[in-house]
Amino acid sequence: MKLQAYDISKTASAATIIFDALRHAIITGDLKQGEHLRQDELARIFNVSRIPVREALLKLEQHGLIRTQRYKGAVVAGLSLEEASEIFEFRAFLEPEVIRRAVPRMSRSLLDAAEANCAAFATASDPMDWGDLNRRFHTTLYQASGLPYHMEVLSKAMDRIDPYLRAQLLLSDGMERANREHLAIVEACKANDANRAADRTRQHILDARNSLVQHWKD
Amino acid sequence: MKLQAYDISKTASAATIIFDALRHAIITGDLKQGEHLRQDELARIFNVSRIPVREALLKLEQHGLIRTQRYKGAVVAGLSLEEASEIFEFRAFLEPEVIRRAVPRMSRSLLDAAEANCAAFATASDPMDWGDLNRRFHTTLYQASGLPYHMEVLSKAMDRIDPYLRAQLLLSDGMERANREHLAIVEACKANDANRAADRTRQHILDARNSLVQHWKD
DNA sequence: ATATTGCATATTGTATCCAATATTAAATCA
DNA sequence: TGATTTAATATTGGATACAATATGCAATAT
Repeated sequence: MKLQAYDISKTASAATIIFDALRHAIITGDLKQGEHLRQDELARIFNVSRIPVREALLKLEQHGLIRTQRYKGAVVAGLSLEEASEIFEFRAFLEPEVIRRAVPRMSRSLLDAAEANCAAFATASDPMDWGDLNRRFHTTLYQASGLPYHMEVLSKAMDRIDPYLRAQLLLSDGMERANREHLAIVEACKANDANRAADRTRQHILDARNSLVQHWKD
Repeated sequence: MKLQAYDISKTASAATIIFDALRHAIITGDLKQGEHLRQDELARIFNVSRIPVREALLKLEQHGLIRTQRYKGAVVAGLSLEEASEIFEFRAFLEPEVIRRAVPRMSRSLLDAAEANCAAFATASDPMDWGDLNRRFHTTLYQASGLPYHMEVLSKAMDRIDPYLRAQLLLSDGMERANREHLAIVEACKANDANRAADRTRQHILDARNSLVQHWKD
């Protein structure tokens, strides 16, 4: 009988498990802006004491996903139109640079994976998948950049605006347009045209921002 | 008798006080890369229980200033040359855009404050001040940008490379050159030339990165 | 009717304690 | 003498308990 090597110090702590669950609930919109996160209630839900719950809430606060006030508790953070818009601008500054760096280093299989993602996007019927697919599309392309710090920062920025992006994909022709633009980006990547991929990425992000601004109803 | 309004919910928790103290020790180099941060020892130093210490360490980890491993404890994070270089690149992508946005909105008093900072930089004899002054110079200029999210992200990036920047200011002609470049940036700002200010900012950051690379001895 | 005060309950911050795991030293074995 | 096993100690993760503060409601005062 063969035993799998197993590093206990690599296992996830209770706080990490709770953090992941709450972060996912926030970015998918299951936990909405303004909702209170009560420590005792969460401790009961996850069947733990308040200590790992507090640690999970602390991480969420550091990620900007919730706001806490001493002795008053935590609420799910929302973004104003200005704040959301600024994060799109941030992405529009940074993601073109990341993809510009990534394009020359993209392998055939990476490009295939990106195209497969577009195909999945086109056929996905469950809106819950759209946000994940959109996000995976971008990170798939960027991972060839060799810029892990940039990707980490962008991942946090995406966490902040994900609830809005996901809602926006449901509106108007968000999905169709997003996928057309995704395919255009992949086409530029396949042509090994870093500048064109960068331009299209930037335009795609600004288009998404403009669409969100038009439909804003906070 | 007049009483000052005082919002108890705005006071800093023990965890926040400990976090601030440890963060400062790390970015100024008082706590060095690789040093262990033991919960019990820190609890004794700050005269608290381990709980606020754990919470402070968690925040430091979220800021990338320390690394923790389950059951094994925390160590002060260092950066490889590649990682440090990437963060400079990140700044070089982002800070020009921030200052470009800030220049048209800079008030006379803000420009005066920036120049006063350069004067203080030129006369500061205590190397412990140089890092603070350098950092304050950049944030002074950027605050007119109206991009608080960008500034928050840049502040965290600066935290990561501060120990290296501060060390680098001590070497060679780091100080003199940094101040010359700071003055050149201010000059472009006073001329209301956003593009020139952006170009100079980018070059300044890349120069600092190149100087750091040359003197790297990790 | 409104303002103020007192009290109960809810919630959070932190202290203390226990269990789990890692590390180091001592004892034992080949 | 070196390898292995066992025991002791150090350290961390999480549970429980206590203190501090916020909130809401009832009682009282004006």
